[in-house]
Amino acid sequence: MKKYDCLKLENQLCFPLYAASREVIRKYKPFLDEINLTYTQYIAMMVLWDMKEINVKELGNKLYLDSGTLTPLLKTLESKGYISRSRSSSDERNLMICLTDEGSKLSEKASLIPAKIGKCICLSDEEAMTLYNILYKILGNGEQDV
Amino acid sequence: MKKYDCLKLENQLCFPLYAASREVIRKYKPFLDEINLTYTQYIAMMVLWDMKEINVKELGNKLYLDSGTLTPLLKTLESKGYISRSRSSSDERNLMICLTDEGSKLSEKASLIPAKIGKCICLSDEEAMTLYNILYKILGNGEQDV
DNA sequence: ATTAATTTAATGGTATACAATTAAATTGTA
DNA sequence: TACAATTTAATTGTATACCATTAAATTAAT
Repeated sequence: MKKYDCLKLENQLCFPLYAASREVIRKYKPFLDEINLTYTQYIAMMVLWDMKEINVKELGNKLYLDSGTLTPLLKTLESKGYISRSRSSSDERNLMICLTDEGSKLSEKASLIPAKIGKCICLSDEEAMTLYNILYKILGNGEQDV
Repeated sequence: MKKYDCLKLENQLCFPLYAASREVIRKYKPFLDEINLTYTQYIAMMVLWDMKEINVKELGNKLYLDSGTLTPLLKTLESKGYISRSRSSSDERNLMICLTDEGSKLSEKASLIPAKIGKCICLSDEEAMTLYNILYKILGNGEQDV
């Protein structure tokens, strides 16, 4: 291995990580278009479908995003009628995000998307599980079972 | 598995892919700051350190990026003095990107970065290779050896 | 109890991403 | 040779990402 080989694109691990992430998100687009969500909006809605209510800070922790990204995104979701934003009465610093009925209903259509994406990605179950575990190792959460 | 379990964040494969990609890029930041490059600028420079000269289309193919992203990025790299941009004389549609001396010299410092990142990521060689192969499978280029 | 420190969202600024359109150059074709 | 089709970058518009700062609310410390 020569001195500058470590700078070749094909010897990087981060580059295919970055590229694959964007390629997979690209595959979501036609399905997400049908429910009027971007990918980032979709994962935010995922947290809400699971939790019903959460503040911006906690949502950011789950998505690895800060308020600089989330504030405008949540305003957009509000304008689409999928969520409501209101200050917590017990601590006015916290902005509580809640699903609207329409936002809640959206999970019906959304629940069909993962299977459609699965068909696009073409990994074996074992590869998918291996990938999942390595990614969470990178994320510093240790190994997690699927 | 209940009907809506497929919508839980922890059951997604794309989400940790997206999150890990951003987390790793975040780890690059302090090192890239030292050579005044963003991550996207860095991978563009990587192609140039390898190829010396390339047009925007080919660069986009390698990085999975289009001219909408690359045009402003390359103008920035030009303003930093790392590359030059000039139309090909044989086909004026093509914008040829070349390294300047300063851009070429930058590889000296950049060549120290991959090892530093490797220490931050904490994957075994086997995990890294497995990840690499799965990512390129997702990218549709089949298996490649590291 | 006041004040200092901390926490939380919002804001402002820079840099991507990416779809859709445009404009110029080149190539293919009748 | 004209003219249509294609190719290549640039442009426009929307939506992230993320850093740094700000402002308001709360908590901690004296």
